[in-house]
Amino acid sequence: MALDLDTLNPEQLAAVTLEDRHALVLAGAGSGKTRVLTTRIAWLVHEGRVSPAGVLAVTFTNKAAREMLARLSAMLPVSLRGLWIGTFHGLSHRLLRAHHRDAGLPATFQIVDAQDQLAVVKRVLRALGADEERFPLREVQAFIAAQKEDGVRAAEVRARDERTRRLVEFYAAYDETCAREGLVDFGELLLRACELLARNALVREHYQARFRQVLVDEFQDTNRLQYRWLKLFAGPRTSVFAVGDDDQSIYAFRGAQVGNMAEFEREYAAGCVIRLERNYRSHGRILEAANALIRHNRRRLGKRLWTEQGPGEPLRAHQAFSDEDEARFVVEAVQRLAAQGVPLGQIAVLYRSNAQSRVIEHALFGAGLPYRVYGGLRFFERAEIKHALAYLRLLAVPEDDAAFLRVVNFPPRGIGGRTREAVAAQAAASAQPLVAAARATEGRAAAFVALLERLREQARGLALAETVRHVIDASGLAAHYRAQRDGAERLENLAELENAAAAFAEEWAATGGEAGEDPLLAFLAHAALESGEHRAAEGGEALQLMTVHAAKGLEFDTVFLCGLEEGLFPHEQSLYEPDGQEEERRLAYVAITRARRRLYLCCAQTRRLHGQTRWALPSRFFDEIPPELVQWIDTPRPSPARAPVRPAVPRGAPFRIGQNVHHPTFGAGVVIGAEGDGADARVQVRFGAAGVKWLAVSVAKLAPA
DNA sequence: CTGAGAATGATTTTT
DNA sequence: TCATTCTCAG
Repeated sequence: MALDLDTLNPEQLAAVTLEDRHALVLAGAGSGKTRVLTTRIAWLVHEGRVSPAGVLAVTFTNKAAREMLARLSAMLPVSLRGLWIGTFHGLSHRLLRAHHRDAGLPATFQIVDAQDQLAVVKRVLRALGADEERFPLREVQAFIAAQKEDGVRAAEVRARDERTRRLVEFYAAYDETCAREGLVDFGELLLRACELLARNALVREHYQARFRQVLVDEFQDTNRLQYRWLKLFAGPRTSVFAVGDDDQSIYAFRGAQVGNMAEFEREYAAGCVIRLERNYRSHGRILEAANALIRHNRRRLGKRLWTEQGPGEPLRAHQAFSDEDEARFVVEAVQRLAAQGVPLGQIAVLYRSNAQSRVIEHALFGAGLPYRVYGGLRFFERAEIKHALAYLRLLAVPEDDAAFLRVVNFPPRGIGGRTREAVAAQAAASAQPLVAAARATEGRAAAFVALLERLREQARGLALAETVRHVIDASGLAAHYRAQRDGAERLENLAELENAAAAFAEEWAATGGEAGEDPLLAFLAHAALESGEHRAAEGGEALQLMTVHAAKGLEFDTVFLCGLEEGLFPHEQSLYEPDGQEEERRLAYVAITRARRRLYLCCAQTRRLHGQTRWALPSRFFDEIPPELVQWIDTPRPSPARAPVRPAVPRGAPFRIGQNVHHPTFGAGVVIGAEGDGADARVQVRFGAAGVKWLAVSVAKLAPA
C-alpha cells in the first residue's frame, strides 16, 4: 500500500491535502476516518512539508495508535523514528520520563491504574479517619479522577459546601501520598505533562517548535485536560488536525466534552470544517435509520451519512415476551444465518449493560453456538499478574508503599493487619517508606524485606524475562498457585507474563528504547499503560458479544441490538444526567452504525434484573426510526413508548423528569423529581456545580434548555 | 491471621 | 440475582 490519493473521495482528498492550517474533520461512522488521518501524515511527509519528527499524532487507544503506525509504515518508505504517535497517556509518560526532574517526579515514578488508585484512596481515607458511610471510597475516587480530568488541582477546586471541602481535603491528601511515594495515576500523567509545559518555557518552546503537525483522533472524546494538553503542544507555527464525530460521543461519564469540538472550531478551525459523510460500511436503510434517530438530538454540529450502496434488507425488529425469549430469538436467527453460510465471526450481539450477556450466553451455550464475550478483566488487571508486577515494582523501587502493601502478605506469610499497622505507624513517625520501617522490625516483616533484597540481588544481571521468571518462583507466587486447586489458570497467566516480558524486551531492543532507561521500568510502565486488549478482533469463528461501548470503532455484517427497552436503553440512570438522553441516543446511533448488511433490534416485555422481574416498554428509539424501514417479526408493531419510566411531573406542570433546564443563577440542570401541581408544583433539579435543588415552578425562573 | 457467612449494591470504562 | 466486599468468630 503506497501513498494512494486516487481512490479517495473529494472530501477525503481535501482533508488529506489540506494546506498548512488548523482543521476540524467531522468524520461520520464508516467514512474512512483512519485512512484519512494516516494518509494525511503520509502525504505531509511525502511532500516534504514536515519530517516524521515534526509530527505528533494522538489517539485514545493503543490499538488505534498501533494501527496508524502500521498503515503509515506501509505507505512511507522512510524511517518513522522520531514520529510521536501514541495515546495521550503514553505520550505524556514519554514526556515525563524525559523531563522527570523538571516535572518534579522521581526517575522511577510508577504509573498506577484505576485499581491501584482505589487502593491508595482507601489508604488515605483510613489514615484520615474519614467517615466511609458518608464518603464511599468509590465516590471519593471518582471525585478525584473527575477533578483531574477537568485539569483542576485540589487547591483550585471551588468548594461551595462542607461536603465538597471535605472531598478536597481527601484529594489533597491523596496527591500528597502519591507525590511522596512516586505514584502517578492516569489523570496525573496528563496533568503533570500540562503543568510541565505550562510552567517551563524552555521545554514548551522546544516541543512547540518541533511539532509542526499535531493530529488528533476521536476528538469528540477529549476531556478538558486533553484539550489543554493539545493547546500546550501546539505552538504558533503548529497546525492542528482534529478528527472526530460529535454524534459518536459516548464517554461523557468519563469526562469527555463534546463541546470541545465546537470550541475547537471557534478557537482554531474557524472556516475550515470538512465533513466526511459518505459511508462505505452500511446499506442504505441502516444509514437512514441512523440518520433519522440522531436527528432527534439538538446539540449537533450536523451531518448526514449517505451511501452509494443500495437500500439493502429492511431492519428487523422483535418484541419478545421475556429476556429469555429474546435470547432464544437471537439464537434461532443466528442459526438461520449460519445455515445460509454467514460466518459467525461476522455477527455481533450488542447490549447496553454487561448484565444482559448472561441470558444470551446461556441460550447460545445451550444451542452449542460458539461465542466470545468481550469485557471483564484484562490481562494486566488480573490479580496474579498484579501481584507479580508488585514484586517487580519493589525490585525497581524499594520504597513503593503501594506495591509493598499489595504483596507483603501475598502469598500469605502471616503478616496481618496488626503487623502492617505497626509498620505503618513506625514509617509515619520516622517519615520513611514502609520497607525501611519493616526492615527495622524483628520478625516476619523484616523477613519479607530480606526476601525482597535477596530477590533484587539475584535478579542483578538477569534479562527481563528471566527476572520475571525468577520473581514468580522465588516470591512464592508459583508455589502458592500450584498448591491451589484452581490455580492452574493463574499459573498459565504467570507464564504468559514471562512471555510478555520476553516479547517486550525484544521489541525494546529493536527500537532502542529511550536512552539510558531501565527495561524493567519500561516494562512496568507498559503493563500499566497497556492493560492488554480485550476488544474484539476481526474474523474468528465465534459470535461476538459486547456492550455497545466496546463495539465503537468496529463493524459487523450482522448486528443484534438487544434490550431496546425504556429504562435499559435509554438507561434510567441517564435521566438524572445532564444531556443524558442525548448521550443514550448517540450510543444507539453507534450501535446501529456498526452493522453492514443486517440489523436486528430486539426488546422484551419482561426482564429479570437484580432478582426481580421488571416490565418494560419498547425503547423510545423505536419511535424515532421511520417505520417503513423496519419489518416486525412475529409481533404486531408495539404501541409507541412515550410513557417515561418514572411518573412524569403531575398534570399541567411544564417540566418532565429527565428534561434539561436552565436557571439564571444555577445554570444548566436536569429535572430529577417533582411533586405537587398547579401553583404548588415543585421540581427537583440537579445542577452541575450547585448540586441538587428543589424549586417552585411558579417562582423559579426555570426555562427548558 | 484466616475463612465463612452477612451485607451491599448493581450503566457504560479507550488510559 | 449474584458477585464482590466486609465483619466477626475460631
